[in-house]
Amino acid sequence: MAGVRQFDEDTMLEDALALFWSQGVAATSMVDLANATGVQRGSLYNAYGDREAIFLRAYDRYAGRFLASARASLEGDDAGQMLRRFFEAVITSMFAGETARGCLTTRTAGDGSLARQPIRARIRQMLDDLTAIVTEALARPGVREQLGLEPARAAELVVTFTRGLAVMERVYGDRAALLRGANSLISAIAPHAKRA
Amino acid sequence: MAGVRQFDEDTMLEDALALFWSQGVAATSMVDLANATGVQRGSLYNAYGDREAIFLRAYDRYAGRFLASARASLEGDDAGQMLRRFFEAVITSMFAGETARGCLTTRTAGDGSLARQPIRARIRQMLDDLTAIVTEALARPGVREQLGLEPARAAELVVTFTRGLAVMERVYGDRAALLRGANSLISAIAPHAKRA
DNA sequence: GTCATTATTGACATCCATGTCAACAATCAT
DNA sequence: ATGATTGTTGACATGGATGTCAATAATGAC
Repeated sequence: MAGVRQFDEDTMLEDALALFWSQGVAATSMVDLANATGVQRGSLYNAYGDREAIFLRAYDRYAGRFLASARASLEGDDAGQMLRRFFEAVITSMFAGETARGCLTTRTAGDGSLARQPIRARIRQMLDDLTAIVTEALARPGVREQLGLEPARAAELVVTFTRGLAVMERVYGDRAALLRGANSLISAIAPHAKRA
Repeated sequence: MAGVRQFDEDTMLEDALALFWSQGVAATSMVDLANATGVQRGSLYNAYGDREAIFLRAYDRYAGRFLASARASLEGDDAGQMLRRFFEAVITSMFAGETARGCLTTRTAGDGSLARQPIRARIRQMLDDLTAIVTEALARPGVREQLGLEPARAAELVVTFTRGLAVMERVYGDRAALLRGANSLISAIAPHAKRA
């Protein structure tokens, strides 16, 4: 068979994302991708050019979902509650799937993949967007007053801390410890919020 | 020449450490090591067995110095001051050297190298030690009272946050932003400390 | 129905990394 | 001084990854 694309792009990108996420970008070869997606290596080269292009497409899906989930978790007007939901969502995402996969963004950042300019740009964009989302949430009237710092500073803190959690997940793989850490951060930045 | 070791182990390990630190473990091959150290590849295999063994020795030097520097920065009895010195030391270490090298521990953790059990053990040990050092410092009489949380919780927070800073360094490479983040964390966890 | 277009497939060339080995040469103990 | 020991050196075998290409076959436009 030939002449028309034999694989479903959507399915193939989902499979690719799952693989990148579970193995890390750097450790995933075109052969791995071909096996995992059921699409011949040559077809992948023909359709996308190289591994990086496939990764970028898969990552866009990931980032879109991650940001949507962050946005959703940050609804409301109670700082403590929204941050608890936010960290809960972030941590749950790390432990979803067969094996703990951690945070794709952080894994990719630690991978050596940042040397590739397009990848670096996506990662930055994703973190910039995340920071904007958290800042907006923390700047809401009613929330802002519960914080011990400016919303923008608190948001930077939260975003940086999620990166730290992602690293700790890799090293220790201890979900409970991550949740404990998140709760510590919450009580440090939102001392005036209601407790859980 | 043969019969007796032709290279100085100390010099070679320093060169190896510098290379691992600047390139990352996963991206450093035995050929790279041979070039950077001036020691033949065969000699390295003969003396150490494999790349991992060389890395572990180099990492031990790194970790020893890192912990010593952390310990030294945490002297005194003012929470704000000690934490400012601590983060200053951590961040300075990331930007020392020709090119910004970041944090070797975090880079290695994000590398895929954690799959190797001995490497994972060292990384954990190093983070455990760091947590213990910070906990001890924050539990000192006079310091403890300045914190909004238990010393052990605050120490976990600080250690996790340093990992987050290391990731942000990789992505943005912005020293000032890291310092700003560190200051935000300090004011969040030590609200009763004197300001800078 | 014919033909240009396009995806598929397997082969191929290339490169780079790892780890091993045998030959060699210098040192040290006796 | 002699010989066992041991580090050095370059070669070799192997494996895996990348990217390219020509042959093939099916589709869709005219």
